[in-house]
Amino acid sequence: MDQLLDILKKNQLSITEGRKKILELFLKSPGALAHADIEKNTDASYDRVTVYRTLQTFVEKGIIHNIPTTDNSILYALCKDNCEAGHHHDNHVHFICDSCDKTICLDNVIIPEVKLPKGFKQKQIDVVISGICDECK
Amino acid sequence: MDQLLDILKKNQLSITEGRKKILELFLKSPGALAHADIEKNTDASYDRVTVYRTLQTFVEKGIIHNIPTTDNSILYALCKDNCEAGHHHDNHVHFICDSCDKTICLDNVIIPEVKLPKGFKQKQIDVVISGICDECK
DNA sequence: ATTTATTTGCAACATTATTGCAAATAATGT
DNA sequence: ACATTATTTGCAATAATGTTGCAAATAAAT
Repeated sequence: MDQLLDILKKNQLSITEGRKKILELFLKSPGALAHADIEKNTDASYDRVTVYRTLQTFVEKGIIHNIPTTDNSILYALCKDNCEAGHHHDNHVHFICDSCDKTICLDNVIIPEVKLPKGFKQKQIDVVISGICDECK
Repeated sequence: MDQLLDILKKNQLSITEGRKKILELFLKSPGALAHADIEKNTDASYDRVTVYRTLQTFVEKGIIHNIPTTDNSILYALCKDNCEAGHHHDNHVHFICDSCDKTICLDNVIIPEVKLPKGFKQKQIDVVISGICDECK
């Protein structure tokens, strides 16, 4: 029924106003969100600290994952079903639009295998592509 | 002869102690450097602000580029010859070792082409792989 | 409904980044 | 080599961002 409650319950999290609201933001958002986006979109009704802790909790539970950026910010996006607590498997491409500045998870674009030199062992791979998105073209 | 001066002159930059020292760090380093690394490796002989401005200048001139990270830090690494001012073409893989925490540019590993959905136009691609490097294996 | 566990917000603090401006240094022209 | 001009640096002040402890508020359990 209510997807929000479902996700929170599945992860054994207390149902609170803040968590519901922030999770809702992620469900509604097509792309990724930064801490600042969340503060803005909640009219600062939640303390800065609460937002930090909520995001941290969500990451730990595998509800969201963070996306690499080239500036000093952290972007978060919803994980798909195949993410479990502590183990993120988001092997999809992240796209940053130079025009509208949004970050989008391209869930359908699969990252090809990369052959590493001898001695290197891969655990995680992140692919970030920037350019113009389909809405700004 | 002196690679340092050569690079600075090519980019029409004044030759200063700080720029020489910081550029030298990059030339010596096998991997990427964060702001904090630079402060540490110069014994804080340069003001924090100077380091920020030097890095910014180097990025603008295409001497270094920044590498995406999932924490809120910025990593910088030397650009190869095919980088011009404002146009970075570092189509190689960046490797972050979970053990020694170093970031290494794998210049020989070429990034395979990724097919994007309709409407998306690629300008830049960054691939960051984490795991265990060849020295820590 | 009461107790217990968890979460929130405040305050204080720590770290990281940015800006203006005067002093110091580098480049330029003679 | 020296004076002039342009650039760069460091300091100070400020802003932005992230962290921690603790009491009050809220949610969950009995």
